[in-house]
Amino acid sequence: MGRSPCCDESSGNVKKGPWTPEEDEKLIDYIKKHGHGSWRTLSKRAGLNRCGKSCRLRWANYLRPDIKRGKFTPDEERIIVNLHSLLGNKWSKIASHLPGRTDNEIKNFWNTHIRKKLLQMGIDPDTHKPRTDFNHLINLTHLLAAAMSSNSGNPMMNMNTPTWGRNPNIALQGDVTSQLSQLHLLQNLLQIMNSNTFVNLGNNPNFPLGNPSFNNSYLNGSNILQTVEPFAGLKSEEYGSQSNPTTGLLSQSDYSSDFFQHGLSTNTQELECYNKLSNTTNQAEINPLFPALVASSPVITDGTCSSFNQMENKNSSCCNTAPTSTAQSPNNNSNTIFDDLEKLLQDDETSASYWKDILDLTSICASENSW
DNA sequence: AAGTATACCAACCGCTTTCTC
DNA sequence: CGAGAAAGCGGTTGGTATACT
Repeated sequence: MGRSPCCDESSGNVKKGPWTPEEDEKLIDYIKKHGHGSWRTLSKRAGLNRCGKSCRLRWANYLRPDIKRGKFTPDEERIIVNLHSLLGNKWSKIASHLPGRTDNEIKNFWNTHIRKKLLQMGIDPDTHKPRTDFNHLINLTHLLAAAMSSNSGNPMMNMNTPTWGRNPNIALQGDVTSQLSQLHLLQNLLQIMNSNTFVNLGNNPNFPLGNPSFNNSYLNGSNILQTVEPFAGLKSEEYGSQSNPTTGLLSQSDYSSDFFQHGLSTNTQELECYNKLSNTTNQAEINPLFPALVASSPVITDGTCSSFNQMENKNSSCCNTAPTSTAQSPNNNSNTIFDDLEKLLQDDETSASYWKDILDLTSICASENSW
């Protein structure tokens, strides 16, 4: 069916653009005295040359006395993400669970803040699943490349020299093609590490994804909808059959403020990653999520998972079991990658130690970039 | 200090849904 | 029941503030 415009704009009298304080005052005064009633007639009665729609929006999004202004609290952020995972872009429904917040405000906040943070963390903000592309790793690979080329104090390597370093024992040796292929291998490793970040973060009590519901959802590669509990007060028709209606509030740890406060990757963080490589001898102490890589099969003694343990136990939901001899990873192609890596490490004992350093660095960076 | 890039958010646009007659 | 009006909603735009070079 056809529709007439909500306002007669043909006359050219309808004002657009930002509202002036005088207009705000007129609108507030009128609504205080008479209520808004019909928005279309309100604008004329209030002496405003505005479209009724514009008046409604101005009132609803800005002038309403119960509007809560100011920055979103970590709790509000958590609620928004939780509800978005359940409801999608139903901003008005989300807003109905956040007293004083408007759908427009929440929508803007999502698009300008939360969305970016989730993307930086490797989470698809639309699906709430881990991202399948690895573009977000580009900073990490750049960091590595920079470390390789500029770390003159480290005998590890130097891309500016034909032999990739002053130390003839370095891992990256040979012709340019070989070097590139080794770098490529390293990049592949980074990708795998990143994808395993979600698995390993489950062991970190400070990381909200460590919550069993969240963790399991990523472990299983399933949509978060299937595991995140419904927010209290959410109507059953809003969360549908995918959630457990018998459970109550989400715990604060589901989406802790840390999750967001540390979500952004910055150059400063990357620099710190690099510094840690220089200063740290025992990376496992600093970052239990990514114990130092060793070429031989890792031994599990404390029940915690390491990246590589899990890569070797693709289907293992618990890490208390010894790794199997068949190397597998979440990525089908990683078997080859780890075979390559092992071969590389076996080439030279000394070069292996430098590769370990690099891998430690990438582990730290991967985890730090994920906070 | 000036120019440019980026972030933020109020407001608009157009489609859908609900209400009224 | 159907048509038209009104309200609701979500995507997008554009102006302004801030950061960066």
